[in-house]
Amino acid sequence: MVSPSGIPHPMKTLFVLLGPTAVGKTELALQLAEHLGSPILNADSRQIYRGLTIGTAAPTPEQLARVHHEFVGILDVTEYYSAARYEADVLRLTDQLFQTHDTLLLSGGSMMYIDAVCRGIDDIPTITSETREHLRQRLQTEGLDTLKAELRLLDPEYYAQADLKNTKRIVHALEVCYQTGRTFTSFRTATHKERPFRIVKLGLRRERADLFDRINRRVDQMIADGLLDEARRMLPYRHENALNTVGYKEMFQVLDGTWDLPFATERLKKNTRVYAKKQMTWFSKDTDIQWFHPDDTVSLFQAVLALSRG
RNA sequence: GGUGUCAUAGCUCAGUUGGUAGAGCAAAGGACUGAAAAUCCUUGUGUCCCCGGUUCGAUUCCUGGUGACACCA
Repeated sequence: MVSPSGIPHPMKTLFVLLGPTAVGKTELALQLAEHLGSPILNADSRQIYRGLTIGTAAPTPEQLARVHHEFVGILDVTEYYSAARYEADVLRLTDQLFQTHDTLLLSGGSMMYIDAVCRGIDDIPTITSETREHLRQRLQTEGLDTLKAELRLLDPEYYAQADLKNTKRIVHALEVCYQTGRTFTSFRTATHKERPFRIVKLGLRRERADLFDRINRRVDQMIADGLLDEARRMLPYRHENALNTVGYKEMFQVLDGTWDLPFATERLKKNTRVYAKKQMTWFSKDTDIQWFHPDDTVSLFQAVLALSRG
């Protein structure tokens, strides 16, 4: 397969540094990027938004000055974005950067975004706001059962395998059916797209107790750094998807007066732990990943060095 | 030192009129294709503090021990 520009990059390598939240990706990514002479392509679905710096543990101004970053703080929280757009945006950028780089570094923990870049995502049309609104209202007035019955008629194949308790999935399948006049199934090819460059996945993992301890301490630091104020600034946008995020959801409860700060902090820690667990479950199925302990930089750099030579 | 109360899941506790036990929180496992830090599903065996006694049977009743707490000295 060729790149968007039509030029294949057979000798080029995209390193993907991944792992659960708080495992220690940021610092290692900086070192690796400096070593490779690459910018850091962020693969974190929430750091992409502007203004979510504390809650997403986004790179600091110092870190941003150290290495050029892409996909950090580039979107307004009101803007629509998706894994598919991320795939297209990253491929466009890598195509350009591989003109002058042999190796590039992509780093983050958003499983689906990483998979979209590494394996591709099916070519399903983006749902228009009209269709989305139409289904949203029907869900509200007619309920999930009616929509399920309709999906059963329109796309029995997907219905048979769908998670029928997951409202989002049902609604999305129907949105596709309505908007395209085709079954959702017909778009679901699960094709593994070939990329015009080599992909090397470097996974970071550490003892769970160790990771959870780091998460707990990082959350305390976020609170000390003013997460509540950051959330207060985002309060007008609380219904945007970008703010449907661990860290902000809990702070909004505090601002509503529903929870006190200590309770919200505990919930935030727990939700972050749950998120980390989800990431580990997802990554553990990916047999392409080579795993390293974040403290073992020697092994990691040796591997990268060996692989950089092709 | 004396008297009383308590001792059950990682934590806080409920319960068994004697037939080996269950909630909340914590935790664990999983799914995942345009909102993915989202959304959704599943999971409760633990010397019922220890040694004895009564009993067909004790986590439950009784003696003693240990520990915690409270009150009195």
